[in-house]
Amino acid sequence: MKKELPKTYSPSSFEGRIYQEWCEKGLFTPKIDKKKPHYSIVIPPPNITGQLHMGHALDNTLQDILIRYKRMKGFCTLWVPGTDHASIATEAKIVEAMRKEGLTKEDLGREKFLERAWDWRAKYGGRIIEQLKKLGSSCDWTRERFTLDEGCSAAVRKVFGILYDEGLIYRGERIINWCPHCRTSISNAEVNYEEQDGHFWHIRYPLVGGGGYLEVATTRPETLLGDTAVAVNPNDERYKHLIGQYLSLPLVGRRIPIVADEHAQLDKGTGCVKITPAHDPNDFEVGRRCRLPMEVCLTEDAKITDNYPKYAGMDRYEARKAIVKDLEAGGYLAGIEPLKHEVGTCYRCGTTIEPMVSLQWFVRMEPLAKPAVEAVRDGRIRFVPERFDKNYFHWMENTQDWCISRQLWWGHRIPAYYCDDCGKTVVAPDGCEVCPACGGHMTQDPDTLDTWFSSALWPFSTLGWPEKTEDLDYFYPTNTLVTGYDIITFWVSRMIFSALHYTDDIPFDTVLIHGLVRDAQGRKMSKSLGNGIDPLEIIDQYGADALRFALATGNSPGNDMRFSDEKIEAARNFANKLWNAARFVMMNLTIEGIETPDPAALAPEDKWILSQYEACVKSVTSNLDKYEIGVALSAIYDFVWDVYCDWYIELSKPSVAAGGERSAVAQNVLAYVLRGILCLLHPFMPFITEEIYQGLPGEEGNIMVKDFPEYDETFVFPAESENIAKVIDAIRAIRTRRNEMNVPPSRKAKVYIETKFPEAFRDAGVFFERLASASSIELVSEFHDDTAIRIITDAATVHIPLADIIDFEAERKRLTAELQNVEGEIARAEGKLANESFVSRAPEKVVNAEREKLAKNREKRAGIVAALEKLQ
RNA sequence: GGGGGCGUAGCUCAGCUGGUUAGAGCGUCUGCGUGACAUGCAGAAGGUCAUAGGUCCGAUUCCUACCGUCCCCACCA
Repeated sequence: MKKELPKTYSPSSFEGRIYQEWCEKGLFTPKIDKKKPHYSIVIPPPNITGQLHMGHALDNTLQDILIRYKRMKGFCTLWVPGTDHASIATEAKIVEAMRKEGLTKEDLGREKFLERAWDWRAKYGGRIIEQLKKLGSSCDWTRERFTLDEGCSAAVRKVFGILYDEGLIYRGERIINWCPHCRTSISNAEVNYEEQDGHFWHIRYPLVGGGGYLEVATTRPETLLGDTAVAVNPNDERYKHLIGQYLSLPLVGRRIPIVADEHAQLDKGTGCVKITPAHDPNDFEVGRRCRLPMEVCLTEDAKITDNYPKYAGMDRYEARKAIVKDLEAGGYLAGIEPLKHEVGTCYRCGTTIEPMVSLQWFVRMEPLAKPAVEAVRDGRIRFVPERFDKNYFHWMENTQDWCISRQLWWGHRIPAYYCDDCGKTVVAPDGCEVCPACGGHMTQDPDTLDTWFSSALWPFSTLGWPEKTEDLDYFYPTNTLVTGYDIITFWVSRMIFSALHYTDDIPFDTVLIHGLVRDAQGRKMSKSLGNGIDPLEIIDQYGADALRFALATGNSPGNDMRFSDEKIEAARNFANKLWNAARFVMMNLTIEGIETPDPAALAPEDKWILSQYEACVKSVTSNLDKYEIGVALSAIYDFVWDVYCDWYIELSKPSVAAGGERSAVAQNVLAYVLRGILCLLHPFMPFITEEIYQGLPGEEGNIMVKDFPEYDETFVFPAESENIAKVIDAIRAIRTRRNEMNVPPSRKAKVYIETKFPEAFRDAGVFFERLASASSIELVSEFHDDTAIRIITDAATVHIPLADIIDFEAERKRLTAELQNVEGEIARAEGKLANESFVSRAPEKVVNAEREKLAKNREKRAGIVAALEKLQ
């Protein structure tokens, strides 16, 4: 049965249908076979607030390529999909939506708020999944998970309990990063430092009892209200005698001591540092060491507290102005210095964070980090490209305790309970209502956990942990984690230490890192710039395959890439090329099915294309195994376009037209190689390959579950390949010459070939006629028409009598230039070979190659010289 | 302050562990409505591989320095 392809490639006409077919046949769901090796990936769960953006498109394209490749390679493959509840981001969106209705969280109350949140998730959580499907993602949707679903929640509570019992989770008052906009603490990893223009205010603090003042400097003068000391270095001769004395805090009048602490450095500024233990991490430490009181002067929304009536209720920046003004009026201000400095901002909302002392839950990182570093160091987990392990090590080795509690409602509620009566703390994954100590009523901690706390468990919680499930047993550890470099610290590192600690195993063996997708000018795509490109629009316009191609090609792991119209058009053009090649092949097929070619029946060009095809298989496979996805894809691209289409299809046309046995053999080779191409390309461009495949005669089922081609040396024919290469070389040379001379293709000419390799050219006449505008071809041992043009290739001298249009002067010039070129090459090679140390030290292979090249060029030179003589 | 990426054709980028006359896409120029494809075909032009040293028989590739550029990390008052 023959199937005609429509004339133009129109992806929208079949992509949806094919995806549906895969789903209906359940092809994404693995049939667990313990005899087979597994290959599994867990998706980086997109936020439920999200829309598919180019970053997702890239990330998921790469994952799908790997999954499809391994599936065809015979692995039992599982790609686990899911979404992330994204506590802070989602909550912010919901609060924002409520604000428009004039509602606040508090108006609603926790329960009603959470109802809204789940509604939100129902409404938007599925959207991005649908978008992933459009991309062609072959995820097992029957295993779709959500970071806040029952299984993940159970895992989270279990982990919290384990860590608590081990003393690796603790609750304490520490300085944390507070986001006044999100009204929650955030972890160190969630703080972005941005350079901002600021000022250095120099302030004089008078000594109590007169006798002068100490000068301190600050970038945040409003924190003066919370000062409880000024520190000097214990070895500072200038101030040693003042230690223990008191200063009067300007504007406030509080007596604050002068304390000695190493934190104050001799050579910085005046050597005196104001100490605000409640609002600065360093000062907090100083405060602990020197037993200073803590004075909170800012509220949760970064306003001055009621303790300072003059400034109470003022926003921190407003207060800053007022305080500076008052300091100046009071004669305390010693100077203002402009300053560029790095200011911490919230990675979600961009608000400047405020360090604040607060009672929070923390994970003790040091004991967890050690094995996590080890796993990468000893190679159990590998980053691709490798350089990202430096990033990882640096972060892991310097990490501070992880603040995991959030003052949010949308998330995993902390399974800690406090007794209303005796204050006892109980951590209970299964809940706790009665105090085990006094029988009092227990109240659960109102806070929730950092989103990343649940994401950290994703590779095993999605497979059923802590239950001992079949999936966990078979698919875990997973194999490749694909993600962007921007998320290594947030997520990758936390999955690694979590997995090692709870599952006693690595979460995955390879981390494939990709870069950012930037716009055509190289700028980050962002909402504020409005330069984002919507992958869905691209899919509508060009097809998912073209999008995938554009994202997978032309870049290497870990590097950013640019997305442009040119790129997507090039991708679409390639799809169109393949489409039309397939259309041509299929409209000429009279055979009933595709067979493995019989070497005995093959023509040289058949052997040539099969050899080229095998080389392509080898390259694609080895590059995919190295995660060089872009290189693998361009190997296919080059083979399809430059080798299969430009040459083999053309070379095969005479045979196909000839009919009979030769035609059948050529048709079979055409179809055989086409099928191979489709298989090689399927992981990258699943839709078009499936669509074409299903039109091939005698083929049944779906290409996505066929075997990936294996390199097979029995189809490598070096001798015939060499011969066809010689023919191609000569055809190209003729075309070039004719082009240079502006001979129109319609002007046919006789071609005489003088060659030492007659076997290569003997049956090639028809190729020259069709592809080099030859009217006929004749092999000659000598040629005497001095008015013919001469074209010298490595293997032959081609004579074409075109006397009437030859410009002898131009011809001489060209040949002379060519001679010069060849002589340069000869001189270079001779020089190299004359170099004793090159001959003795370079590998024999290299030396021999040089010798061969020299011989070839000498022969070529002889040909050119002969041609030049004829022109005299 | 520490760490890293990048600098190769007009533009965007490949070039694996050093070894042909350094490649591709786009763009430019020339020709072509050729029976799969003008989303195409056939050709051409275009690069002192940022700069300077070093190692080596040999460096775009390795090392050092330097310039430019981008990013990550860091509590500097």
